[in-house]
Amino acid sequence: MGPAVEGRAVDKVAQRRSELAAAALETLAELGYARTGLRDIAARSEFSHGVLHYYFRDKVELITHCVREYKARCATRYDEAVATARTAEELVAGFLREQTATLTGEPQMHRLWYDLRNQSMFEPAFRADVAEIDLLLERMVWRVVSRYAELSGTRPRASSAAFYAVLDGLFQQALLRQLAGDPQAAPSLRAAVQEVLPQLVH
Amino acid sequence: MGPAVEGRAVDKVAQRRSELAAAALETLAELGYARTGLRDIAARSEFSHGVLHYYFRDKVELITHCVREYKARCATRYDEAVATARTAEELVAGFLREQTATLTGEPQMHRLWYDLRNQSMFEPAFRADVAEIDLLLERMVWRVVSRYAELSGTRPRASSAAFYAVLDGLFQQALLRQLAGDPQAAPSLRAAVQEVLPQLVH
DNA sequence: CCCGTCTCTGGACGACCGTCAAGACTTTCC
DNA sequence: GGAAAGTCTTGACGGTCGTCCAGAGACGGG
Repeated sequence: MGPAVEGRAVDKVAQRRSELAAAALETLAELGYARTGLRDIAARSEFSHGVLHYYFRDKVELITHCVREYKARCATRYDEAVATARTAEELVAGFLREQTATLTGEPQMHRLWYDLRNQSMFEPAFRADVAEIDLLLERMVWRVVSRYAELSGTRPRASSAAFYAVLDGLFQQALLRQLAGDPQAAPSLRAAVQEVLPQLVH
Repeated sequence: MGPAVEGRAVDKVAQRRSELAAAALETLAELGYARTGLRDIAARSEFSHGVLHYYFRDKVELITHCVREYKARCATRYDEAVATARTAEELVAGFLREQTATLTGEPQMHRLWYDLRNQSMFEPAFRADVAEIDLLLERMVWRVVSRYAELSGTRPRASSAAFYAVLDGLFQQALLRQLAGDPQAAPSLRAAVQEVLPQLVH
């Protein structure tokens, strides 16, 4: 029979799945989707490669599960800045601080996100999850933008989707430069955001 | 010895390399980097897989050569619209027409570009070429934007890099939706560009 | 204590990967 | 026409991939 589908053991199984998913995320972030094998993932965990098929049907289900766990962490990154800022300038400062921190602090996690989002352009199995996360991120950006407009007594001049696409484009270019070793990546991103954002909210 | 490095045969070799590079591009666009093997590429050409190592040292050189040929086609896409437009509105219309046409007409080629650009985040061997193409595209966008400003008697309100990142972000989101089968992808992109651009040039 | 269930290991499978080399075929030149 | 150079095919190599499975070990209830 399969893993303990009934009884209290369910959460034990869920925990193991999380554990393996974490190892998978770590591996994917380091190697990228194209170069990550199940044995690489198992090597980052404390188990052997066979166990992956005990907790996941196949590779797609494993990666899908990874992505689902990843989303939960991402989509609240700027919420504290939104909640505590008392002026528009404070909000922008908080947003930029957080954005810069993630750019320089965990660039690998972000290149993984872009990698997986790209894979969804080729692999339909990833599309639903990717679209869901993208929507979560869009809403997160929108919370920042609409609060910014509120604090500065103005209105957003573009749709939620447009704001997300714009900021994501800026971040992606910065990430490319950051990973190429350009020390100006973070400052340039800050400058670009401060340049662009106020013009789209006035 | 290797292929005819001397004499007139050089262009024959270059032509063959182009032929194989075209097959490689076609394959990569269809399958994505992660799923493309040399045998898949050879199957799209009229040759067998062994010949690839006769014209290219290894897989990296082949793909690098592909990307280099790809760039030549990309970076002049909007130049005609820039040259012929007599008003700002005409220019935007021409730009949007061209952008929509490539979004719906060759989405596979574009997902390939994003795929390869993403690979450069993991694989340093691709970084130089990707950065070079990105710069070419940035300049192409800048030609459009600065001409637009000129025609409308205004000034661009952000850097060349920022404009490129913004428009690229909008296009990438549209491409994701297009490939997911969303019929609103193209209209939404047009709307977003018309919304955002004038505010960054005024 | 034994037995059934859950968990995990480690090896084996067929397929596919990039690479290479031996040789067949074609072209060129003396 | 024969030799040399250029071009392409074919098959093999070591390796890695996702997947599967037989069985060892751990664990808990009778």
